[in-house]
Amino acid sequence: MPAALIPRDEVVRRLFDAFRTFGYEGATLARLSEATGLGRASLYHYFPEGKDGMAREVIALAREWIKSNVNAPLVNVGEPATSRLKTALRNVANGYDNGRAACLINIFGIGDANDVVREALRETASLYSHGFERLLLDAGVQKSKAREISFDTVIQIEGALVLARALDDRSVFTKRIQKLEKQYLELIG
Amino acid sequence: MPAALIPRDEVVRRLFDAFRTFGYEGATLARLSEATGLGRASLYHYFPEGKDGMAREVIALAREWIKSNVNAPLVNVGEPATSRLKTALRNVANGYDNGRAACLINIFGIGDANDVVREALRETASLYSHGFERLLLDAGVQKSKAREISFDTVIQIEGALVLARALDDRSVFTKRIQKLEKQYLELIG
DNA sequence: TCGTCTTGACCGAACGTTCGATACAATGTA
DNA sequence: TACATTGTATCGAACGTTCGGTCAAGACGA
Repeated sequence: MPAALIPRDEVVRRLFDAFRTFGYEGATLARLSEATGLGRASLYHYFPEGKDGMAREVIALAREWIKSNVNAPLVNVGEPATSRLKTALRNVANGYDNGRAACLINIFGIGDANDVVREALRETASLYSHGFERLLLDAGVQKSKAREISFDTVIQIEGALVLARALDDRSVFTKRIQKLEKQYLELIG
Repeated sequence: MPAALIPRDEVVRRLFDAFRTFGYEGATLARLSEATGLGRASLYHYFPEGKDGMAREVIALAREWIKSNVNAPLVNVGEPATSRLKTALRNVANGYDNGRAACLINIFGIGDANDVVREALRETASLYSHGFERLLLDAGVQKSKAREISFDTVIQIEGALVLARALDDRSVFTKRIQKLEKQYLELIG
């Protein structure tokens, strides 16, 4: 299994998938090894700080994903607000595999994570809502209202993911995304 | 440590707290033992089916909690709809310790639970929204709308819990409960 | 040959689970 | 009343397995 064939970014992406599927405690080294195709020891070559280091890099990947797939489209001033919103929500739906995949912001919030992870989690969650807030501000929505709605957006995304998983019904998630789009279009359309 | 002093119900309640705090994988026998004051072996006297059996009883407790603390108040036809709603939402806030405690519907939805747990989870989540749906139907809201709003309610509760934990800010949850109350009062007030 | 990468054996600790023994109150028997 | 029996609750110790993590040695491309 020549690991040089899979670039480091791809390794982190596979770790990301494993963590969001099994949770932090459930993502054992055996599973992380299987998910990446790398031996346990090889993983420690790439991530000398072990499982914790992998988790940190995975969170960093999540943050970058939000930046480029959610926030960047939302603040892309070259486009009209409505299409910016649609692009972002489409990316959100795809990013969670239409409700099949969990969100790291939820996953890593369970149990007792260390301080570094907790802080990264807080930043990432905050970042998430800021993108939507910016869009609303651009569209002329007043500050406090924009803040409230953007928080509400992330709450609905996270909540829909939880309920879709519990009910084993992905449409709970996809329908909620559609409803979010409608709500936004009423505001900024 | 004479365990006869703590009734079985109390043991299950403490297990409930441990599971929702640490997650299924994170709730090790050592932690469950510490949470209950019972030795590991003693836990197997009460729960011959082990950790899995404990999880099932804990989910059953959650279901009973929803029935008596959320659904029962919501369908209490002796009271006006508005006070029914207020009672239920107050109980919800208390039940999650104002956003400090996680929801089992989320916790047990992570990782690969067995079929029995998955089914219990689905029933419990479904039960949760049904209470709110009933209230709305009683207040004259039409069927499809009631269904949509009741789903939305559970989504908001779950999402707010996730975000409050990630941001380490309980007010995210309590404010959302207040907002839910306001939304309902506009509908049924 | 040098440095990067992989491998498989290995570590101590913790995992979920089981076991045998014990303490004790309730019940049966004389 | 006296003693044996039974059933419940608890414990410490240990089971085999897996955990996260380490190590020395070798494979392989530059």
